[in-house]
Amino acid sequence: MSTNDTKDRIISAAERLFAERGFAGTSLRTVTSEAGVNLAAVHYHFGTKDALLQAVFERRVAPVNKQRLQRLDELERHAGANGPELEEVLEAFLSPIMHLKRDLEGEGMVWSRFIGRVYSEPLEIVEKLIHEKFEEVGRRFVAALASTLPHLSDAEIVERLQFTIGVMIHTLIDLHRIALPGGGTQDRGPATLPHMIRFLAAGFRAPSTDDQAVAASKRIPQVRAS
Amino acid sequence: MSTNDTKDRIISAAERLFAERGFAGTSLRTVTSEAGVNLAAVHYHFGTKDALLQAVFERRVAPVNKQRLQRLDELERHAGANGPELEEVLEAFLSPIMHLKRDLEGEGMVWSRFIGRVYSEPLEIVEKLIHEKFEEVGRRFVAALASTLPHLSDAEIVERLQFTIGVMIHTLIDLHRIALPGGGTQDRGPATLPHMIRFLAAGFRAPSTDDQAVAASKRIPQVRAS
DNA sequence: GTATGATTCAAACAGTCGTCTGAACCACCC
DNA sequence: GGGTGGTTCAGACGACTGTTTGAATCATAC
Repeated sequence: MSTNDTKDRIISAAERLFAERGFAGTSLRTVTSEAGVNLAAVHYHFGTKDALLQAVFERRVAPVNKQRLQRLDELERHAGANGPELEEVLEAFLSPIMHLKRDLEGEGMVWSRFIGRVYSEPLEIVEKLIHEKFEEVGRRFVAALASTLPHLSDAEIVERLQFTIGVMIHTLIDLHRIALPGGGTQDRGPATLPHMIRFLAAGFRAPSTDDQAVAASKRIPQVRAS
Repeated sequence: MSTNDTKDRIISAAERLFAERGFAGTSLRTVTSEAGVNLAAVHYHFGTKDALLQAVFERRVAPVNKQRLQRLDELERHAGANGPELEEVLEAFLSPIMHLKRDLEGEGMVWSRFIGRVYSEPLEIVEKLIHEKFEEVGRRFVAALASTLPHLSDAEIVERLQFTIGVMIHTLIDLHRIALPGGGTQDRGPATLPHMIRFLAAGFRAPSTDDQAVAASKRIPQVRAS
């Protein structure tokens, strides 16, 4: 079927170009010429540019979120009385999207940049898409984290999960723009995920900042290096 | 002097609009009509749209970085034998940019979104600007963090500082797009900075992930909640 | 074969984009 | 006064934008 061929080629080209130049910075003519199809094919198959973005978005985000929930389900099934470990929950959340990067080999690197880029894009459609696609995932993981981290209030869990998303997005975009000595050039590749998890898990385990909770469990000693 | 008046009004309008709609999504005609000046004034004062972005960028980034370095200088002057605390270093890095948000009252919120947004924008100028404006800051803070965290290799310091920047950018953009229960609506405001610092400091103190270092100091016990 | 519906095509639509021009305006100095 | 240099102005430049059109082409079913 040549239909899906054209459709897929448009989506792939759009994914690649949106990742490189952003949504507003990419014209449909660039997309169609890169895909080797006619300009009008976009409007025949998708209707509008916004709908194309949505199609690009949904092609990969659905599998990622499905995998996240599957992993979490598995964790909760096989966990002991205390529930799953914090590191396991973080791994369930991060690894589906981080692994996509490697699994697709080339295409995946493009997509991870696309999602990171698009996430920062000031568009209503993006707002809507993210809201509806991540609602269940957000709810489930906040609950899982909350049961792993009873010393934190729900508001704190949410806040720290936002920090986690910040780290994730920034790692996905993978620009490492600030000139750090030795930074930006090397690609730590598959090791990045365990590094993220270790960093984030320690952050989640930090004492509560809620005034009440702080007053209650005055000063849990922190691990000091050296 | 009406010159600086026009120039400043253009910069302010551009800052506000870039923050809301991104660079590619904002036209010069929108900027000039919002600023109440003639379209050609942009090219008279700045030359090109790119140069305008640069001017917007530099107006605030220079003071922020200067403040960062001043704070770090002070810390290192008054520190004991062990050097400044990790939390103090993080505070020196984050608070100038996070406080701008409150200090400018309205304008500041706009700028913080601008910087967050622009940072994610796929433009060569942005690449160049960030590279040259943050080089010294990056170098100094990596060094300061390294002396505070002797258990980490330089590569790990850089990586974790990248995580920190991810948290910072995401907090600055302040969209909290993923639908989390109770997330996105409330504004924790001035409390956000201490929360970030606590989270990030714990992350930095997490054991090394370097294979050698891990082998050497096998398993530093982690603080467990509950 | 012809008819039918889906798909592709070149061409044009009305706007908007960043940029540039040349005249008008201004405050200031001689 | 006239002149000078910085600044603002309306208007236009060609190029590019997302979108639409109507005819041409294709595969399939009868």
